[in-house]
Amino acid sequence: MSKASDLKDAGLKATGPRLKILNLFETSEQRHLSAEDVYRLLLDEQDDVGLATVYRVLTQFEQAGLLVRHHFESGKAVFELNQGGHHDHLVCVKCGKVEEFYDAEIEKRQDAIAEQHHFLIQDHAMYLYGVCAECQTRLAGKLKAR
Amino acid sequence: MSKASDLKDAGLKATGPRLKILNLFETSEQRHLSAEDVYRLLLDEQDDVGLATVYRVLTQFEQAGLLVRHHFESGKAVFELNQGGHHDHLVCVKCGKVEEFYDAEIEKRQDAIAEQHHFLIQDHAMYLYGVCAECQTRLAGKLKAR
DNA sequence: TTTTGTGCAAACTTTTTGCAAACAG
DNA sequence: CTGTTTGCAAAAAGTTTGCACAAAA
Repeated sequence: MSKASDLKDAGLKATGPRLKILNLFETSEQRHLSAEDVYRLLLDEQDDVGLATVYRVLTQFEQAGLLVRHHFESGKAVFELNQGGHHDHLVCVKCGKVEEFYDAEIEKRQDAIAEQHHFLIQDHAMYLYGVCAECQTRLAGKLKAR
Repeated sequence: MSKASDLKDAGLKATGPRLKILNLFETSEQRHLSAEDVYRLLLDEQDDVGLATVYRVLTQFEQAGLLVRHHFESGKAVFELNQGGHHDHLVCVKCGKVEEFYDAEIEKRQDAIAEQHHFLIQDHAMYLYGVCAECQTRLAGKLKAR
């Protein structure tokens, strides 16, 4: 029942939709899910939850600190489980794959810069957009084919 | 006529709307403008350009490399003039103010990380979200006032 | 029972698209 | 003149909200 108490700690009742959504993030292959992704995955496993509820729950979870919201370049928000350890993201602009990394030196420099600018930092959000190894080879193949 | 030739170099005809929009970015106080911002600013100076045209032109300019598109956390895209020199952004989550910075050490680490992950990097996009100095004092005042 | 949460449909915001008229080269 | 570009209105896409009903404590 750790999930139910996670929710109670956040001041949220342990309802069906909330438990299902939390469970999804804990068990899904992909760490990064959009509202639409969550909605579809739940439909697939016959757990019908309204799309509006998905949006509401995701926002509540973000406010409760259970999830972190990101705005990659796609125009839609994606969420991932907040497991404490901060990290940054490498995002493939071709296939959408996300790889995570952490670099202490970068974090240190970020803090120094925020201080210089008198910014009270809330989110060290770094996204490196590029083309992943797989897409590079795939695209190279396509070029040669012409 | 440098603007007109900038456009021609990009394979775009030098039309009224395009020249006005490019000019706006070159003369505006704020470096970072959303489509809506551009639309309103042009209306203010009696230069009527349809909103759809603003969107189309901004996208064309981005593809031509004249502008850079960012997705801050606001849900709307903002654009800035591409002046070659790469930099990162400190974004105030309270007032939306954007400050720019550049840190060679961070760039170096980013390149190293991209290489480790076999990513072909396209955009070193770093956004530090926080609260700017002004908003910190403003919010502190508000708290005391209660 | 009383508060809180859910589903649905409708509204809203940002961005895109189809098409006829206007414009640049 | 001929292909591009524009403006408008309509449509998409993502997200939020109002409200009656359902579920949790």
